[in-house]
Amino acid sequence: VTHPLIRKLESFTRLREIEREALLDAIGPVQRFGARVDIIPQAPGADSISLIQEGLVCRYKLLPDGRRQILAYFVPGDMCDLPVSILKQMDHGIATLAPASVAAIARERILNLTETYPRIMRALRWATLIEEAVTREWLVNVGQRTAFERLAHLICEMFFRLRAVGLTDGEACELPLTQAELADTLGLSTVHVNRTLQDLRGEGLITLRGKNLIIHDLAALQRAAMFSPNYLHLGSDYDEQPGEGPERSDPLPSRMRPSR
Amino acid sequence: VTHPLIRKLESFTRLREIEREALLDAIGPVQRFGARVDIIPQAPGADSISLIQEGLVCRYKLLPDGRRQILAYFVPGDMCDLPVSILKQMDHGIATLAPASVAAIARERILNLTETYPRIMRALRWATLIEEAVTREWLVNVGQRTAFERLAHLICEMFFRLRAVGLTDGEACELPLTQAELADTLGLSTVHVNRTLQDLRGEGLITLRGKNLIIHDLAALQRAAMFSPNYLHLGSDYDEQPGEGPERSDPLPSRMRPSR
DNA sequence: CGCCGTGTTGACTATTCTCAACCCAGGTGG
DNA sequence: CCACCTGGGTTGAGAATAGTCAACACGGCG
Repeated sequence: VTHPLIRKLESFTRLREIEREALLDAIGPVQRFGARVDIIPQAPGADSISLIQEGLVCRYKLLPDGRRQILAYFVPGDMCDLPVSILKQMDHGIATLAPASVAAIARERILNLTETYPRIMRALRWATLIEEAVTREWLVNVGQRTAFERLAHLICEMFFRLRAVGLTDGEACELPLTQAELADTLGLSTVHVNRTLQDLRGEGLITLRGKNLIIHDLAALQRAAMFSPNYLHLGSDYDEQPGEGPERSDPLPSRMRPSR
Repeated sequence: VTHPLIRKLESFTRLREIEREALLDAIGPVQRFGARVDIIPQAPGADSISLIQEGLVCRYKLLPDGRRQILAYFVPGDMCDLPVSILKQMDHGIATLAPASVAAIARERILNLTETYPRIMRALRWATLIEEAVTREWLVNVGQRTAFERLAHLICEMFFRLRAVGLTDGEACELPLTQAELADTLGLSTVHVNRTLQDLRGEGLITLRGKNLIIHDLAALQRAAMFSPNYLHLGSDYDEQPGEGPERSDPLPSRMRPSR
């Protein structure tokens, strides 16, 4: 059982043993949090960043009237840097969704690491590029896709990300999210999420009971979501070919089709 | 008339004369593009980044079935780095909206600059943090806000950004976007953008004819959008106080109010 | 045992989308 | 110089997607 961070980084750059050791060695003290708590105040300060080791954490933003948008999920192996927070008041929050344990890594250690091991530098740079790509994809998701597609897409993404760090079991994984949380990440109401989830189940694509997600037909789910794992840049895709995204060859009942 | 890049960077860090010169000196050859053309193929390769000097450029993503989401606008002074494009196939495109002239800056020059002038390094880091903050804000926009609020918010943002680089004239500026383009950035249909624009006009908040935007009541517009320029980190806000976002004190007809 | 957080449902409403037509201004070519 | 064409912008009518409100079910936990 390798550390999720290593697993993640190795999904795009192979690391040497020394590098792996150096990385693990840099990992500092661990803190545990319950579900649904803000970790900003308690998080290590400006001089270190947080590495999620277990659980599920999110970045979110609140509007003055209470609406909430979840901006990103952090799964084990992800690091959430809080650089903005230091420079001035934070313009968003970081909170756990499921109970989580997060380790601090001193910024200084990182600097050292990246200096001495250029491969680690590259890997970390990649990781942040991917994080940005994910945010962009979310924007596409809420901006362009129907409720059905959005949910399907999010589920695909989480499945692939979790699989990349070894947190899946066949076509199943844990997804410890309430429907209200899904709603806030997809820009939908909870009621609509509920009904859309039923549609997904109705199509025989997934089962989602409590925190347990089972994907019955990954290919179909990807098609329904027009999901192409491309942007996650997983799987040793160093010199990948142009490669098509999945073609939408019309596998779904018309009511779930695009619109605009 | 200082260069927009300098203006932008100086809106958060004061620079010394030498630093300004060094920056300007690093700016390479300029390329001009017409409206609505992709600049990816022609853009300078991996070894340099693009600095927008004039015009309006965007980052966008296409779905296989033709839907398009605009992910970011680049105004003069913004740099669009295309780091992902090199690593592998680009997962999005960069195109002009209005005719634009963009300069190349060699990556190497940047490295030198940041090494010798730490203040430039900080300024550039800030710039990218802000770019990310803007993306997050867009996600909030499409995820949580009504059509009316979205448009108002986007208009506020563009106005502030353009003002930061000296491209406004009082409460007016150029916003060379078609309604279809607005639609693709806000996740709305063009028809709805049209109607919402009429509402904005109807409220006496703005005038938008062709490329010319006039804001008649900036404060009211900000309130309507729940816009707080905070996230843009403009205005020498080095040690700004906590400061509230604008309170929504109910200035608008009920049909434009929140929802979920 | 009762409470609370989640999930589920129904009935109704509202926001937003689609389609299709029409208008207008600017630019082109005859 | 004018007719035409085209790309935006605007409208109307009808439909669909998504939201609200309110009630209820269910399971775990104090």
